[in-house]
Amino acid sequence: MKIYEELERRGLIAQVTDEQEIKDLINSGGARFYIGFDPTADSLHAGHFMTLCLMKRLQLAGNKPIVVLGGGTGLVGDPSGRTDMRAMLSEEQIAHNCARFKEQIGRFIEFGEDKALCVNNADWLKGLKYTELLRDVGACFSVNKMLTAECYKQRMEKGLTFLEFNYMIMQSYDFYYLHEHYGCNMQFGGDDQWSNMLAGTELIRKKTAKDAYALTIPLLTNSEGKKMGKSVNGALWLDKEKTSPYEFFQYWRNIDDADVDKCLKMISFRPIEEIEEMTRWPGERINEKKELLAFEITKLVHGEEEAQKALNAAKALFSGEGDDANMPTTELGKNELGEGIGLLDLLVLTKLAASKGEARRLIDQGGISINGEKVSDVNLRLSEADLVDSIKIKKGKKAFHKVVLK
RNA sequence: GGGAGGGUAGCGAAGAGGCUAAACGCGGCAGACUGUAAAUCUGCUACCUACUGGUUUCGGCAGUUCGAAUCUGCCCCCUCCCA
Repeated sequence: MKIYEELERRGLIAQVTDEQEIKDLINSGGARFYIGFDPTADSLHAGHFMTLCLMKRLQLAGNKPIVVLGGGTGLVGDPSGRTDMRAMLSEEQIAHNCARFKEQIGRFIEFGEDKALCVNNADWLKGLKYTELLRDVGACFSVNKMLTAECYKQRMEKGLTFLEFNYMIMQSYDFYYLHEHYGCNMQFGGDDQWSNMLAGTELIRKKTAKDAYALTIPLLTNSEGKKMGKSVNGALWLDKEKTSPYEFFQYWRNIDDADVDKCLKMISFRPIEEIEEMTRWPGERINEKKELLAFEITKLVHGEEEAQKALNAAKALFSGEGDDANMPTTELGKNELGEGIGLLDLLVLTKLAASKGEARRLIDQGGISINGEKVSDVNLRLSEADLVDSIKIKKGKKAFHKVVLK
């Protein structure tokens, strides 16, 4: 099966500029394509991971990827899909984020001669001269047309600054620049980038009379149409300091039944035939599938060892047996323990509760158990003797924390 | 620059001098039921606390008042209309 067909079967194609041309190009390994990553945070998140997977698939099919770090576009800020203006990041912050991105991407995509290329658009965007750019590129854009683009429409009501309005021009210029300097003939990206990408192909056509192509992948949404990859605390980060492998694993382990097959197809590298076979599994095997999904994705992001640990930890916790080695742990020193510690304070200390008020509520409502026994006494105090053997606190059904004596 | 309307908890949105730590919806947390899912039902959802009470909140600052999210003044920010 050719790569284009595989992408189609996996549900990875949202919009394309010219289906036949693109098909021929990527099936023959002739695409020199770019995907941009704007450094809005100090770690990539699950959404980026989708596009990285796409990059990998295309690379495996013989196409040449160019990773573009948005050191320049990050200075402007993409208004797409947002109802408010992005916080402006300092140049230092952006440079720092770019470095982190590069490191994270490098673990997944191999850079080097003949392999993937990594460039930073700050290198060409920051030196641009205003009037030159206006005459050279600005003249190719119709404001009327830009205003009808989906990415600006939402912002026409709430307000759009001139800074952000220029984002499309920056991104288009990137594509044009890469086309001229690196022979880049294609751009991939999330579906929210469609108007920006189209603008790029048009700029190239106007400036060079040549064709370049664009293909978007669907945003990963759940069965309710909401974006996936967002947890309560914000994004699902790829940095294990920001989202632990266990949390990451649990996110996928707990997705809605209706979303499992889609995620397997879109994100995992399991052969499509195997996944299609799994869609025919009877309903009672759904948990098996979720576990597989969670393991696969965690393995891709954090490596097999971490994935195995996360899987073991989850199994141990939810089947009630064995291994608690990977449970989040708090060490208590004897001196901080003193005359014993109140459970309320301990819950706050372990971050299982945000405040003592919340801790009290959890206990009142029966959400806390210690070593498997439900606690009902709000004023419970734990002494050194209680903690000689480490204790396991469970909050609700899914949150566990171990407390040991130092 | 002129005019109009706004800024209330994580978000949306009521409230227009005391009864308001602030309705309601969403989101979040917990309980019941389950399959670590969904749906449903129940409770909770500023902070501290000896659980009795206390403290700080309604863009900012300064006032009026026994009492202010609510009234006054100045300032900041946003949206719309006109230039």
